[in-house]
Amino acid sequence: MARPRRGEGQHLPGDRLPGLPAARLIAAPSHRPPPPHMSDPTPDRADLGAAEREIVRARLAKADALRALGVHPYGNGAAPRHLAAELVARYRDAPVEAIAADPGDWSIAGRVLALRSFGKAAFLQLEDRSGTLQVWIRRDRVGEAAFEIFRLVDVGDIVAAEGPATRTRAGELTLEALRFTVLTKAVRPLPEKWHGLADVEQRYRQRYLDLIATPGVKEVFRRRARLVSTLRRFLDDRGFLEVETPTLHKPEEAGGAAARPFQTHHNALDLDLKLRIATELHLKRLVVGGLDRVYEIGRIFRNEGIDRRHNPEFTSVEFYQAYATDRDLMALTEELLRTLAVEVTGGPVVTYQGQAIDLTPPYPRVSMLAEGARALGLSPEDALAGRGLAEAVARAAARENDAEGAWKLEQAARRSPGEILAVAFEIFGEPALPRDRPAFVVDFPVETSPLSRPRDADPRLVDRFELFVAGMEVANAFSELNDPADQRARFEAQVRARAAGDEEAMPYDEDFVRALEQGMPPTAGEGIGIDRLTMLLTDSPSIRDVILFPLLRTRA
RNA sequence: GGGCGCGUAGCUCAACUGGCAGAGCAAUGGACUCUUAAUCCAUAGGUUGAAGGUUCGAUUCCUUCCGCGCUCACCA
Repeated sequence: MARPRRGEGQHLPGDRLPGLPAARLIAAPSHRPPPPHMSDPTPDRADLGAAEREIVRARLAKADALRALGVHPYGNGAAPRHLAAELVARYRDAPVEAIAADPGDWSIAGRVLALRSFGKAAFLQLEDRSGTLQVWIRRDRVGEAAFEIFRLVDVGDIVAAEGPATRTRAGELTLEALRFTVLTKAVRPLPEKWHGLADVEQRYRQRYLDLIATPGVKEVFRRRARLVSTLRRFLDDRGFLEVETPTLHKPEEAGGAAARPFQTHHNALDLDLKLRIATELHLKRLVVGGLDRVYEIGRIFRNEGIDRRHNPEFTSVEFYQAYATDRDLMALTEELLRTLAVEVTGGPVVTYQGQAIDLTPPYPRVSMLAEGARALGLSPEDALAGRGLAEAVARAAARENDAEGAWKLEQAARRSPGEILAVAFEIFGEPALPRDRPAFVVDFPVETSPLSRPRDADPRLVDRFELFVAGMEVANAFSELNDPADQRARFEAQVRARAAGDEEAMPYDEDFVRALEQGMPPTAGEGIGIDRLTMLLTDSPSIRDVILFPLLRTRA
């Protein structure tokens, strides 16, 4: 059994490791000679301005003063017995007299977020992983020695306090310290307490400061964790097996999506490798192998631009279900989104950037074929057959006000009917999707989907859907192509496209075709962007707000 | 990569048309045993992102560079 680490898991009052005495949170001041003063590890401090250098110097001096008092400014081995939230849960709205009848002996530790001092008494706002609690320290209650230690405390330090609960005159639940010590001395100051960190760049580069100083940031990442664990439970409950496949792909394996990969290299094998752009081809190999329901939650890398909706590395879940079709996955997706919204936000209606979005099923279906053709003034049949398509695109481009849209249409005019329809839908159809609920886009042309099974009723289309929420593509799913001959032909078309300059065309993965030749059961698969789903469920405007350490340019 | 915007004390922001770089918080010293952005007195803190140019004089105007944000393209 793994040894629990302090500060992790459910630390209950009285929890101990077997056979070990409980570490005392607050040791009596030591009478041993103070440990030697540590020199400043970065004496030049070139990254600091003069004012901050002065602050650091003063705090280092306080660390030394703590040593002189027998307190190790970076001590360890002490664990608090309680959490701030446990006091709150115990007393709730109890009046002073009720608390006084059973004040308890509480033991908490955490970071000092605010300090209001009165000379011989003070209030500290302490934050631990459960929340915040006020600690009241009074010289005549805590004692002279502990009060001397307190005098060396700065905002930002990690401290420990023990004592009874009470309620102040202002009505705030408070721990009145009978014992007090410093556990960790912070030598750098925190951001300004009222405005916090407004510099977005610094928030991303120094996420630890952001987590301390910006309200709501911790909650975003708690919600993200809850989303992932709920997703995992949802799939586990339906018989899916969680697997892990390689992130390092040989050049011929790096397919499964239209994207450019990152290049890397293995030295010992002298082998050029690429970071995966999708998990699709390996997961389908596993379906061939008899793992009929598999999923992988993992990092995907795409060598593309960065904006509000894109980070070069992001987290996807892909899952594959044998003996299912895209219709089955639509139903599953609707149920999944409703479940995630309820578990993460408390209800099926979420608000994203001021827009209420109801995730209650069912979601409307919007036909890429019908809407794309309609935008071009053609019947779906004429559009698919390419009849009058070139003229229609030229007309649409001419009346398109947006120069970029017109340019895209003109570029698309040289491509296949299916690709033209997809572009027409992107320009004219996507902006018209409903805003107050998700929508499935269906009826994709086969040319846009090199891994999808052709529709039996019309092989120019595939049984595929994309789920759009709040203008973002959140999911992409289809009935999988399991005809090896067809897959071989699709790969060959991709190779031709690449030769013609399409850098995002997939390589020919011969082993994947070989796997299909062993027979893959009829299967449907889906990929969902975890980051975008998290944006939606945390009302975050940028993908960088839901990735702890988003990629930024190196500081000059 | 293109367009727009931003960069001033540790943090949040001022500084009119080019004319002595300021405030609050944080910090340091002092007063204060019920505070909630505590309060009061005092002190200290600056290569105005970098380099160059125009000017008697540049935080301010110009050029280039660096970084970030928004946006467009690429993309999920």
